Amino acid sequence: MSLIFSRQCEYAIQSVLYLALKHHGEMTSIRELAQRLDIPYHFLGKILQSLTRKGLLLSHKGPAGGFALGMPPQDITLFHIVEAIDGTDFTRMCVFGFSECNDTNPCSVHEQWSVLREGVYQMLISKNIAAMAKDTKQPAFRIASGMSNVSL
Amino acid sequence: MSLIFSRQCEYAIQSVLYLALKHHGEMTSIRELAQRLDIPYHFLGKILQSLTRKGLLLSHKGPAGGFALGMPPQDITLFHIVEAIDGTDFTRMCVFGFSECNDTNPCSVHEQWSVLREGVYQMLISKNIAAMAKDTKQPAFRIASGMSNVSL
DNA sequence: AGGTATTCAGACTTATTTATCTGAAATATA
DNA sequence: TATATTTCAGATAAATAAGTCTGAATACCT
Repeated sequence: MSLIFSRQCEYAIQSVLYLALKHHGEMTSIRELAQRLDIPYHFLGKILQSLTRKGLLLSHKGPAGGFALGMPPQDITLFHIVEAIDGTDFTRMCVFGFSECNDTNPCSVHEQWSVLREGVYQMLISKNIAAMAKDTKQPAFRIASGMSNVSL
Repeated sequence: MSLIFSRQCEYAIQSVLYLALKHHGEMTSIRELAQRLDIPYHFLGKILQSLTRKGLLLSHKGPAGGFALGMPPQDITLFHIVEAIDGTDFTRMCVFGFSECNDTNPCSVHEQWSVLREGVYQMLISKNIAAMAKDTKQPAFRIASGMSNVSL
């Protein structure tokens, strides 16, 4: 296998985006998120707990409880979510795992990879959840069955 | 965690590069590769077997046996190795795991990611092992303790 | 032929990630 | 207060990736 982000991280991003599509202050249950996004219920619970502990979400127990964004959606970037779940090792490590590889002692693809990695970093840091939510509401961005008609 | 290629794949790339630094036709044992590149012996054995089955390497048993490149180093690209070990799913899948995401039904970062992914693809396909070996022999590219004085 | 060095093959173990289960704590509502 | 609904916490299980072990097969060398 070879992918950029862990499955947990994918689930986290999808969930935060889903919450951003809700009206401000509205609480959403794990059950709803798990059903609409097709994510295992209890696994998602754990992930949302992590995000809550890091302040990205806030939670409320009891009937009518659930989760909501913990900060203004403009302030939540993809990078925040990735950082919270997967960490930021990918911004430092050599693509091919050469432990000695660094700027002064580069592997053969170090420079090329640095450029690409910077591109990924910029993508993560420049995309905030508010902008993504706005995109997602456009007809051209009707991704993810669970997303298509959230609070519209 | 979040990384691009599996550890197997990293080991494979390091090994093929090591072999490319040897004189043409010279056989290298698993033992030597494992020691110099700091890779678990038996695990590396499996990986080299895979590469051999795919034709990227050739092997020879018995004393003075070992592994060598199975094709001219100019013809072996990083993409070949990644393809052989990790597969090529990363060229197709959505970064954030949206199953419905594609060109006509894009997620919010689909276009940006496509550009970055294409960059990765180009890097993999344009870098052949001969060129990397040449780089690695330059003083500016003295990476990987095991690589530094291979057949020089 | 016999001894030795190597890859090959398959079973096995360990570590990590993903997923599930159970019950406790909190809270809204009747 | 009782009940229902939710998150929270920790243990457990299943799946996958990484790593290990043993012995057979092959080939070189004396």
